[in-house]
Amino acid sequence: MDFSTLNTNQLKAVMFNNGPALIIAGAGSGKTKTLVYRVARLIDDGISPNSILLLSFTRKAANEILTRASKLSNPKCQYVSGGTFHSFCHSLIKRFHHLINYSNSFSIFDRSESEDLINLIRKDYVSSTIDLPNKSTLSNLLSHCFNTESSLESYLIDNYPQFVNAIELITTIFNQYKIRKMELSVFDYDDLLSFSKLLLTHKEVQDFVQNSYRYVMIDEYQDTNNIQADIVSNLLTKEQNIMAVGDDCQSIYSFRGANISHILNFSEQFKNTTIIKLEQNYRSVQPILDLSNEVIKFHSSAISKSLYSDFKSTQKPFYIESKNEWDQAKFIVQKIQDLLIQGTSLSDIAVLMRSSWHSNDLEIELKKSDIPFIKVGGSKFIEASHIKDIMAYFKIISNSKDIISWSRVLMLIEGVGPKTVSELLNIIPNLNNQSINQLLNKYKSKKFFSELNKLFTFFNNSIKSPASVTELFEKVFDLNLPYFEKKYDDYLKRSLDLNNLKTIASRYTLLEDFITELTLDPIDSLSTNPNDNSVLTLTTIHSAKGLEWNTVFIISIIDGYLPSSKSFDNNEKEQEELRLLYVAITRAKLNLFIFKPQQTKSFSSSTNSMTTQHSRFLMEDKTLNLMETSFIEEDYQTGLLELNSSFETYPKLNFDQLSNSTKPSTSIKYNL
DNA sequence: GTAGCGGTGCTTTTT
DNA sequence: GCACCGCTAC
Ligand SMILES: Nc1ncnc2c1ncn2[C@@H]1O[C@H](COP(=O)(O)OP(=O)(O)OP(=O)(O)O)[C@@H](O)[C@H]1O
Repeated sequence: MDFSTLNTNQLKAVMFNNGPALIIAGAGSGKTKTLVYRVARLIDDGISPNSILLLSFTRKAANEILTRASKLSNPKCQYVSGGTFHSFCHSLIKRFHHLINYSNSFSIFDRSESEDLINLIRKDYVSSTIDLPNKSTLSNLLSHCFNTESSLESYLIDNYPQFVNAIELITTIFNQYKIRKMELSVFDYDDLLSFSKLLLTHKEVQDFVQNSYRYVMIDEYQDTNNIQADIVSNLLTKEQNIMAVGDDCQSIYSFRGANISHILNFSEQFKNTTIIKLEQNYRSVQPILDLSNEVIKFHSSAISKSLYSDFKSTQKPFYIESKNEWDQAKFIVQKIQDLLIQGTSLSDIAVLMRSSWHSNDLEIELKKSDIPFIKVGGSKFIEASHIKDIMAYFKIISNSKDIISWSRVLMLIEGVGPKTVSELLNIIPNLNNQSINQLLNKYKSKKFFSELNKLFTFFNNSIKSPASVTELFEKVFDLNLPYFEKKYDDYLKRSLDLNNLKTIASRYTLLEDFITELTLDPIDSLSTNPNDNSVLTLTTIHSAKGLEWNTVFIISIIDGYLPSSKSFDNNEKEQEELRLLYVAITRAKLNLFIFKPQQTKSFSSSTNSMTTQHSRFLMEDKTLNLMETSFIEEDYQTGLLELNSSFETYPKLNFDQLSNSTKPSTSIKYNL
């Protein structure tokens, strides 16, 4: 193997053998690269791939590390066990389900299914005297308390005082929910963690994992929560071969319990820890790092380390104000077209945002200009109503007790509403051949009988005689088609998605794998034009974690968006928003553009706009001086948008500097 | 009991 | 843009 592209400390980490190690380092310092090399090096030294466990924050990230390691040394790297905490926990439960009294045919509820089950239970407890939180708040409450290991009461008092008097009802609903999940053979995301934690208290399970995995590696350790950290510590053999990699400045998942104490107290938890620090950034040009260094100085706890790089540039990051989000969108499209003319590939460009919907206007402009893009973060492909419809059929076949999927499918039938569904759901979890006939007899006289009969016959046959996933897809598609066309006015547009789902389904031989993989690793959304191999990336900052692009546009940086208004009056949350900005800035290698529209629409439908304020993180002169500030204006002769220095709030820039960098066709020069 | 209409109210981040 | 609620007509 060739280690010449590693620096001294990276090499030290790559060559590290036994015992606990913590690699703590700033953005772009090569943490992920180090993991890639360590995997490759271990395999090269003859360690069996089965004895290495690599946990990362998405399956894609884990697979990418293994693919890169394979190319570096030995294709065997592909066989290293890699995945997310949740996917690892799923495999553990798959193997040891009997120890926790679950059958083998359990299923996993995603957030929306779990909300639906909670809602079903909630309906029994709505009263005229006490107000209950809605299903999504209930689900958030439950998950928050689980992941942060905090008490419901204190969380309610601080965040939802209006529901404090409903605490007993809420607790009852949660208990019912737990019972119902067991009856239905279902786990939600949090259950995967909690049952795994429980399983690891069994000697049998402990022996199994400890005999299986000698080396455990975890990427992005700053975003690990207490339960996950607990699971990790129970995986290790006596040698304690754990290598955790992380950056406390980039902790952005505290809303699901992640906390940096696991990094900070690592060497207390694991005696004889070797700490390796990586200092140099190999990603960004220095002016971008100057900005990120300045921004993170506002972090209240002293976690900042100063990033430096050998990549010089005279170009400061841009801070660009626009009239509104539409101008922001049009300018970005124009800028991208310029970059394309200069030979840039779309895959080297990304647009980052705090919340997924911030790119609504931009998406419209991109479509107008035929610029292909993928959207990462926000609502997922499988969350679309018409996709959930189809998946519900599959889920019933895979776990016939799944009443949430039953309910979804039954509601498709014309003439069947909540009352009929609820009647049917009482019987469905314990169906057998006899009771099916009894059940159907009851509805013989109804108009919808033939439809109901058709569905039950289909499910009965499909459960008995398994077909290939592709075959099954065809059948489900045909069965669902009349409902689909009736339910959605825009079914033509939506049928493209069904085709895509079919392609995805055809990659699987086992129905169960198809369903669980989509649940554990939800596909974000598909490219607007899947045939283009080079597409622009639109992503939430959260989903941009660990990634990098030559050119990065960060859009709609206004107070209330970043930091999100939900973080106001809460220092902890506000600090996390600051770290988000830090993560966003440090994704850029060469060009960074930060946008601030002066007006935003309050709602996408509404016509009234609101005047915006500068993000509180980008207010200080010291910060602003590290950027090139300007304003987007339209040239009435050419119709092109151009940057201008007519700023009122901010110091004007010197004119030479501006005219050089603002004309859309002028390329930016770097001294790399 | 169900379907469909219009009005209202609100949008973080993810496995 | 979308989910949720209440109302009304079948
Ligand atoms: N020693 C090195 N020499 C040259 N380039 C390097 C070196 N180490 C890392 N790089 C490059 O620096 C970039 C950032 O590396 P990497 O993604 O591994 O950083 P990271 O620490 O994981 O970043 P983040 O904290 O943002 O996830 C990559 O393009 C990588 O190839």
